Amino acid sequence: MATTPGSSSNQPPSRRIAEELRAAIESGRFAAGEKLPSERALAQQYGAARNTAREAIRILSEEGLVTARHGSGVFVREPQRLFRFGSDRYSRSNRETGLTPFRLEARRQGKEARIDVVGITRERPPRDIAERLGVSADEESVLHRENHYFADDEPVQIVSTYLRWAEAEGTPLTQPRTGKDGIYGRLEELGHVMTRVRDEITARMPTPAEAEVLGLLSGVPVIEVLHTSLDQESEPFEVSRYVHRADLTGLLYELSVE
Amino acid sequence: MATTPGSSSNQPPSRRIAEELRAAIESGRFAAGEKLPSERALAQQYGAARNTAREAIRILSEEGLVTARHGSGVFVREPQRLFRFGSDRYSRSNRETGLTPFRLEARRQGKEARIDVVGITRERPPRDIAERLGVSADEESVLHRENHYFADDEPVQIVSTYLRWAEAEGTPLTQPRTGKDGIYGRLEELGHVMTRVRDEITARMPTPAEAEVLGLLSGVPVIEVLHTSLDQESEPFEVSRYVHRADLTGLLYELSVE
DNA sequence: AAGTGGTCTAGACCACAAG
DNA sequence: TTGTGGTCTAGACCACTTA
Repeated sequence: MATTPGSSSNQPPSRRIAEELRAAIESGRFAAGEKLPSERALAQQYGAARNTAREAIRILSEEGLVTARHGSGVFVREPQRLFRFGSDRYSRSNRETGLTPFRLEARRQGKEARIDVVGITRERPPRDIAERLGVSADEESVLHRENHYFADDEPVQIVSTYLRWAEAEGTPLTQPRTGKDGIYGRLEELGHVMTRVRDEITARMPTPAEAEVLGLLSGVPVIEVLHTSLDQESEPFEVSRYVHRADLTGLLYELSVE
Repeated sequence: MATTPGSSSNQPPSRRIAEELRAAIESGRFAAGEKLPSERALAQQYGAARNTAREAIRILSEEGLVTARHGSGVFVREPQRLFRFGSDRYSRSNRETGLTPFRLEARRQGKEARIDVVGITRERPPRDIAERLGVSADEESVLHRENHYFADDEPVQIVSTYLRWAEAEGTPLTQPRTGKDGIYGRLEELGHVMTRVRDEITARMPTPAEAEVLGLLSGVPVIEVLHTSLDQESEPFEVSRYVHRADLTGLLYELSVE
């Protein structure tokens, strides 16, 4: 019989400690929210140096299983309620509730939504945006609106919306308050009726800047959605980059199959 | 003027080193694939202990920026070509090419697809699966097929498909080779025409088991898709859990807006 | 054989939290 | 004030890669 390489024997002490703690967490011996033994206690318990116990904790923290709070201890991470964004979030009927999808979802969870406008500037677009919006990446061809979304003051997502500068210039689109039905209302007045959308989805670890804005603990990735709105002539007229906290976000797509 | 807390001053040495290396990588002074100075060299260069330089490397590795290769060095990670899975992957026209979406995409990249059937068993379904498939979570109510997908022998995704045992029993669905048009072909013979699908998308760090199967380096999350197929009577007849390597996967959804 | 990362030790001091 | 995690030091030995 072959020895299982992933099993507890023959592993460095730090991994063995991590493995035992993981098993204890998954079996519920340490419940969600509960405090683990301190690094010093673990070290003594296993007859290892503190750094070795600490390395075990680091492994679990990278997996998103536990989270360390400076000064108080290491705790089993609690599963969070997801913000669910359905593919109907782009529909007109949804827009006509007068609430954005984010506000709707926050209300559903009994939380208070807040949206901070952190910047409205004319810019040279990033390459991926320029391609999808059909503008030059070498000129200041876009209006960039950046918003941060909060639920009960907890940051949830970062949204960067890009519009053609030539269209947005001089309109309420350059203002913090865009009026009834938001930017899509204004864009419709400019002749763009949203008829199709494309969402391109990836996931990755956050940049340090994103981690700070979103208050991300280690072991929490982000979901990045590159969203393109197409009008009645299949022309792209708006591109947005959504950066979602993965521990708080579920995306839902419902499709008819041909 | 307030001091910027995130800036280079007033930070612990390990973070300062990480920050300088990050800047060097992002500016291109260290190109993709290039080797960074060794931990010992960095330590000497910054007048720190080796562990301090090592901690800096760990920070960058957790961000997915660099990857350490035992015995050879630390390298700037190279951006990978994404496997793109469009929402048309469920369409009949696509199925009738005789190639699965994965094989199609692999071919598009000039890679050889391989699909390993790692298990076909009767099981008690996980809670989330049971809910969606409309079966009991307390009995062995499902057939579970688990496949691993490779491109040029590199693991790309893990797929667990769940079908009602009552329907699958005694059919080719319990066999490794399911015949023409795969499981959907057989399910159609059982009276289930796929008319709608729901994809629920989240991202998270991999479990140790997933990390091993997928060969994941640190700092690479997974995208989890919980897929439900609905038939002409809006009854769910198949549920699958896709676990994708996030560094190799882009999902694409195209929708009409009513 | 030489150089690299992986792991460990046994201390130390600091920053933060809570009683 | 006490206990916690955060960071650092200056070593050491091992495992792996490359020449």
